[in-house]
Amino acid sequence: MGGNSSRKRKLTILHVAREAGVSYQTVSRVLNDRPDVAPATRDRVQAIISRLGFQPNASARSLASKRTHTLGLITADFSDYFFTQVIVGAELEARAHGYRFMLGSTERNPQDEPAYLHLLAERHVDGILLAQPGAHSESQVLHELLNEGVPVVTTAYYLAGASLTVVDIDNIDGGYQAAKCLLDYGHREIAVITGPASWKSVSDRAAGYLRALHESGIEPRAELYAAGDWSYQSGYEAAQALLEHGCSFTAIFAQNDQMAIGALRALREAGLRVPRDVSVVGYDDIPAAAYADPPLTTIRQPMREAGALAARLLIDAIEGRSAQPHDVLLRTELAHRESCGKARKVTPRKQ
Amino acid sequence: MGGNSSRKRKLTILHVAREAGVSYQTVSRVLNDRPDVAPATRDRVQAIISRLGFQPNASARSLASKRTHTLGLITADFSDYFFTQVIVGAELEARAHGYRFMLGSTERNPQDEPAYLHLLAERHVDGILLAQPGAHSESQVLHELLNEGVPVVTTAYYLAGASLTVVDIDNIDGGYQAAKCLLDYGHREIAVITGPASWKSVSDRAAGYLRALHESGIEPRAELYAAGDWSYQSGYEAAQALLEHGCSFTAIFAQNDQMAIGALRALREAGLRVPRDVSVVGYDDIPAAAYADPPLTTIRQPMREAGALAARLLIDAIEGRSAQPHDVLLRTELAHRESCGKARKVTPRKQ
DNA sequence: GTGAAAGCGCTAACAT
DNA sequence: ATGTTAGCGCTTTCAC
Repeated sequence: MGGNSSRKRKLTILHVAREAGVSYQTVSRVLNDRPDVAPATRDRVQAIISRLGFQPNASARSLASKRTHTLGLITADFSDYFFTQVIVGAELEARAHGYRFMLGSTERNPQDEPAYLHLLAERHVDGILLAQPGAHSESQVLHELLNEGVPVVTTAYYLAGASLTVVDIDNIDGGYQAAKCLLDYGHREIAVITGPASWKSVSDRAAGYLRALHESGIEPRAELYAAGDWSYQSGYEAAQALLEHGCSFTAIFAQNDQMAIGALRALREAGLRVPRDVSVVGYDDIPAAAYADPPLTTIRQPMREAGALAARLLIDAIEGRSAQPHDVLLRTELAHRESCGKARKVTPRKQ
Repeated sequence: MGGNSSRKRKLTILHVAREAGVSYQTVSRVLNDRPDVAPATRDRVQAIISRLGFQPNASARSLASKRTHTLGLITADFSDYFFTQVIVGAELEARAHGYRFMLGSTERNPQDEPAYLHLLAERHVDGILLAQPGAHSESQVLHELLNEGVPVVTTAYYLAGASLTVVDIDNIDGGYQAAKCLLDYGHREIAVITGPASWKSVSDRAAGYLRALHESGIEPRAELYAAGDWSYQSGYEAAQALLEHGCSFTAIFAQNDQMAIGALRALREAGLRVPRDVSVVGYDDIPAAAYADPPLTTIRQPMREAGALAARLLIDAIEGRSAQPHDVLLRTELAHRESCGKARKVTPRKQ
């Protein structure tokens, strides 16, 4: 930047127009990449714009065009690794298309009028990306939005009875891969620590697990199920419950890494060695997974890709491409580390 | 035209005004809480507004008032726990004051014209919250912004030669607490795994550590320093380097939890037990800390509070209160868990 | 205390 | 291909 970097001037398209010797409407056309401008004119205006460092006023554009080039990002949980990665991916993609994100966190006042309603009602955003951990009571509001034709894309968030565009991970296959890995090591008694029952990913991962068992001719056992809430603590407690229950198992499939790491601690405290006594597979491949004790074998999800795709589909919908709501499924892959090993004959137990 | 769905709310202040039997300017006054409206009129208009569910158009307001009630959030790393927590706190606080956040991530194109310049130049935001991990080359741009009087508040981000409003954690005291904890257990040879040298928090935490050593009459030793980059991996490698170097130590103070957990793994692989052979203290109290092996003693930082405070100070500056840039320091506290124990006589070593 | 008039900076029909 | 004429919905003077 030369001497034009100070931003004090209040340039408008009129200044640009005068400088270029055209009317200001022509500048507007150039700004909006309209086809009906002579190449020479376009170049000249373009040159003036960059020489002056002119930036069109976003509010004025929105007011006149009813488009904000802003996307609403609704998420309740920035602490969740999955969602932060999704957001990073989405932000990158959106920026590449000239869109920005506006935060509309719903944390703390679930009973309050949902944030996305406000974002829309104030005509602040052109569409909404829902990166929500689970279905809430506000689903009715969502239904209304959809009925009004408001572009909404979600990641891993399904709504009963609604045809949303959802970008998701193939959790059935992911669950299958997790179980398969364990089965290949000879495990036949594989416990599962699930997430909250209302999540689709929970039932999907369980379904994949069941399919793998079925393929190996193993009958699922209800007592090998323990429910968690995704937190470290819940994985810890679930594993303890599994151990105290006295059921026999030689492996655990935890539906996310946090719970897997919590389970690892419970196993450790019970005097069991991983993977010698019990093998463990997680899900997510969070950064901590590789530094767990032992390093955790887990299912890696393409989170950033999911975010990027969601952003693109949202923008497509806003801009009138791709009318149909539809689901996209992304594949997972196994990250093989040291928490899995050969099954032993005898079932380890706490007492 | 995809979004041509007739949205029922096409209300403007004119509708409200007619309904209330006043001119639309009066409605505007009510909307903006102006004093020069008769209480009765105000109540009547207010009632109509809520009955109609009227929402003023944000773009029109911004265009006319030059205020957006939007804050720019600049961060390069959503994966960083500290910053995500700061953001959550800031978002909550901002919303309570009627402000929203717009994302202006700088990830990926550091050489590109910084995101915050755009946010400002397009008059998208009223002020900027910088939640940046460290000083970048764009500091020159920041200087310009400050010179122009643009409200900017940062968290834990200092800029040489600039008088910024910074909300930070008292890392000197935090480092002191970490070292003191170890010293109280009788440790005299305490290694340090630092973050990147350019970070102020790194030197602050080290300064606190040194002060604690000094109080105990211990001479610091250069060979007990190892540098990391905050990642698990770097903590792992730093601990390995420390061990291979052959210097004697009975404790490690890692300047964040990720590196502490990485170090834990290195220690484990070297056949050392924590805390029997080596004690470890981390910093941050990330969720994984309590589930490390062993559960990690660490320094807890009030991250959300820092975010909330930063947002408030930013809004104060925007609204003309509190002119002076100044620093705020928040206190840390020790989260005592199991990775620290009594120092042993003999120094453990790898070989 | 309230209303009238005048834009904010831009896009969007219409013209030509 | 370019200029003309209207607004977008609101905040602000400024009257009264």
